[in-house]
Amino acid sequence: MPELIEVEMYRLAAEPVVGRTILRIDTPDAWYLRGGATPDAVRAALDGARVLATARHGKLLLFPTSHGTTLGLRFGMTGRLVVDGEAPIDRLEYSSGRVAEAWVRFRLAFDDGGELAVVDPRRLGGVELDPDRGRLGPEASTVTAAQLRAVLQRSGAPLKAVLLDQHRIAGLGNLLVDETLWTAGLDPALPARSLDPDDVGRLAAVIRATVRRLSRRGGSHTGNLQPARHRGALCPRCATPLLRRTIGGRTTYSCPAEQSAP
DNA sequence: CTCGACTCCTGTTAGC
DNA sequence: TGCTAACAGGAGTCGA
Repeated sequence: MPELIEVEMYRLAAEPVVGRTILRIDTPDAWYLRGGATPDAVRAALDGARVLATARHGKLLLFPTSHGTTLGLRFGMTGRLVVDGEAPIDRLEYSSGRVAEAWVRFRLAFDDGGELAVVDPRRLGGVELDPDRGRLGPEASTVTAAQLRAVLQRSGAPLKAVLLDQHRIAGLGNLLVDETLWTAGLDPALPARSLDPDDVGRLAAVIRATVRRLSRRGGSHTGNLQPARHRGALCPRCATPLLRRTIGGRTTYSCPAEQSAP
């Protein structure tokens, strides 16, 4: 599913639309508009606007425009971006590889004949005008030990729940968090503030390294733990049966032998 | 404020 | 073969 890595791939794929002028806005699914936006409001804000740049904060993809409005796209679990007919990711984990017209939730047509579309079968993503970036935590791909310490110290929630919370640290999803904690040897259920400063420093480094490594490999689903994220699987390192739990509301796999217990 | 439970959504897949 | 029910997770809301 789209985590920071996939959204960055979308951002790169969308770079060609910078400088183009928006001629038409299709909002076939009004339900997909978030933050109280309506099809009319989106049209009024974007019609005739030029795309000034692309940006990304965590899983949020941003397009500032010449009208002063910034278009924000979220992809949920199954959202894909299609730019000029090309999809940078042809198949997402847990979703279909097809591009059905009925799944197009949002589309921009540009002055040069190109277009940008969001295709999202399960409708968990969304389109928002001027999304509030201030509510997002620091970017996960560059998170520092100091930033992570500040975030973890404030919470007694399970470590994994905090890492998944976009308001505290932005960009990590279920797969990246499981891979990161498995790599770092930390139990996802540990109370966040129970980590000592050494653990926090090490975890920050593992987060950054994991994002880099899986980006090179091509996605959040390319981790070493990923092949074992199913019932009855064994730890790929030590062959201990993995624990399967729900933590932070998400299916969580961890190795009871290698990831220190709470 | 924090935190967990609940809810939204629907294609895919496992199982009968 | 055809059907049903469980499953997947990003993110908002609500109550304690």
